[in-house]
Amino acid sequence: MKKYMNASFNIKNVGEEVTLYGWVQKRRDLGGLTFIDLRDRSGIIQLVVRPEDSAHKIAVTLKNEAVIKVVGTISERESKNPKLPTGDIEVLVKDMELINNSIDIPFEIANDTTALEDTRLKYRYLDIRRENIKDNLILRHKVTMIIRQYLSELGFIEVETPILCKSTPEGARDYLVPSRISNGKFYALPQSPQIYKQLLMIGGMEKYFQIARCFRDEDLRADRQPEFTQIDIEMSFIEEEDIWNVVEEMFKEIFGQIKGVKFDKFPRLTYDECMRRFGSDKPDTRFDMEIQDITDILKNTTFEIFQNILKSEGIINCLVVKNAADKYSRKELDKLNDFVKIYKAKALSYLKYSSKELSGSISKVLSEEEKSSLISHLGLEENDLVLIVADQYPITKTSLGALRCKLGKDLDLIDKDKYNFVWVTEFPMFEFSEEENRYVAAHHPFTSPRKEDLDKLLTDKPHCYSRAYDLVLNGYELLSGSIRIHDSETQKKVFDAIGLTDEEAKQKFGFFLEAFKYGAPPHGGVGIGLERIIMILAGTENIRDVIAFPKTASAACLMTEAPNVVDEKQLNELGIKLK
RNA sequence: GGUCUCGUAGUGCAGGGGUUAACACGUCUGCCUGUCACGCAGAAGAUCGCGGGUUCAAUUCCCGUCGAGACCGCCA
Repeated sequence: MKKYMNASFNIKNVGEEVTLYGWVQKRRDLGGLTFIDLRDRSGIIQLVVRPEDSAHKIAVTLKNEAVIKVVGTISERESKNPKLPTGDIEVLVKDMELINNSIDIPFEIANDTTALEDTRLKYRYLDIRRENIKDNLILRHKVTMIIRQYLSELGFIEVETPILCKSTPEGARDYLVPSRISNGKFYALPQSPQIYKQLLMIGGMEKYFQIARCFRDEDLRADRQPEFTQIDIEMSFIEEEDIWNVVEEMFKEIFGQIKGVKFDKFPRLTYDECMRRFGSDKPDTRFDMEIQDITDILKNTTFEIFQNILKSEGIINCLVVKNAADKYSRKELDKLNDFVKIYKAKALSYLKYSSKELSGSISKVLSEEEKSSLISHLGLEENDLVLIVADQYPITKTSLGALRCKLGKDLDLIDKDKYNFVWVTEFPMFEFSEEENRYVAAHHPFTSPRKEDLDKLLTDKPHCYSRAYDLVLNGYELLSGSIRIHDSETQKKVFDAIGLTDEEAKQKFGFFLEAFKYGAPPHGGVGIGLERIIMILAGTENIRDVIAFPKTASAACLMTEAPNVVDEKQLNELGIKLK
């Protein structure tokens, strides 16, 4: 067995005889003297082979990434390399064994490899040899260890829940697994252990957690994979403050141990306030530039386009970009105009403030009074740029919210060393689905409405708020959670509100509703996106960088070529016929 | 479902309707005893993703397709 980590040696070990294993990172053959960088998980140590050594014959034949065993003596280097942690020492090789040579590698095993991601994904096992992917996996391990320890110490019990589940009709598309034994029937892979963890509460576990794999058959994004890991937590006999406290302390522990950062109590914002100020339910609060409402100032505008928008109950909002008017040419502003159109905004108007004058696209249609009131209301200063969207509330907010984030990045307004946590609370209970032409649960249908909104469940859905909450960090939604419904009466009402008939509810969730009749404790919890935490800690915006074997944007594995066709025989057993 | 970008030696890129497809890294051969981005000299390596069209001529232009990426919708 391999005894030592190669990079664990230092100048104090000089004189020791060691046996090392590892991969040949690089061979430098000077004709007589041959140097080899020997790499293992811990790092690199330099080997020296002299021409008179018996090992020299083998050394000169080694290819990059060959696996070797060496016996030698740690010695102080003649010329040291301060760039390497082991740069003061090297191993004088006495004996070398070639365990397994390598063929030519498709890309260099180095952090600054030139290979693009699809090449790296095809040879992911080589990619994992690179320091940054390897380090991300180690970081992930450390974080899950901190979480396991923290929660265990608080009395949480880790319980595994099934992967083969019943399909739930609400929410994301399920991955389906055909049943061979019950022909024509299907399991679904869990989108989250939601129902099971609530059943565990009814089962009296009181405090549960699981590092749970979840599956969602939806389109991917830079921060979204079809299978991902959720730190799933649920507690009984609690209110919001209890679960927030547990989770908040857990994040302080993680970021304290990994980054050495200390935190005050995490700030809290309601969903409505978030949307109003940041145009997003996952605000990046590392920079200001909040959305400002100028509807009132322009309510008597003579500008016909704005008039029409106001008539149809639209709003006029803007961002003030400090000291940036001269940075945005007409061409640049056109690009921003195209950008907000992605979010369905009709147009982006702009004003530039310079020498106490407003100029720009809509300056001609504004009265002097409107101009001066804009200047004072927005607190404009020399060279400020005002970017304006007039549209319906959701479009105005989301487009300016997205623009705000883009400008934050483009103008380098974001302090990368900041970790800004924000609790977002009081989410709406329902949202209207155009596609299905009905109200659907904004969170999930087991989320409890606010006590004061119980009577709005059926009568005033748009103004019914839930006991759901998110924790946001630097613009990423880290977790979602809620206080759940624990009585079948309320649960029935919610099903009713989202248009689920008694019949359907019974067929889909009968077992669940039944369980609530046997003394269900009040309970709530969270599901935390593990990959997002690791992404932020690792400083990457690509979720694939923190997953050992990730899928591509089309949910395929370039290495194994999954998904793939299967034998006719397998399909026959499952009673499946392809079109 | 939609919008956009990309596809050229092993890797990453340049190029461009017409002669031998440029460069860097890697690979191979030779030389080299203190390198660590080793150095020096030389060599090999490409049906320019695939299919069709336009053209005297396509790797280049057009259409389709496949693959990769980003975003919108979607993701309770």
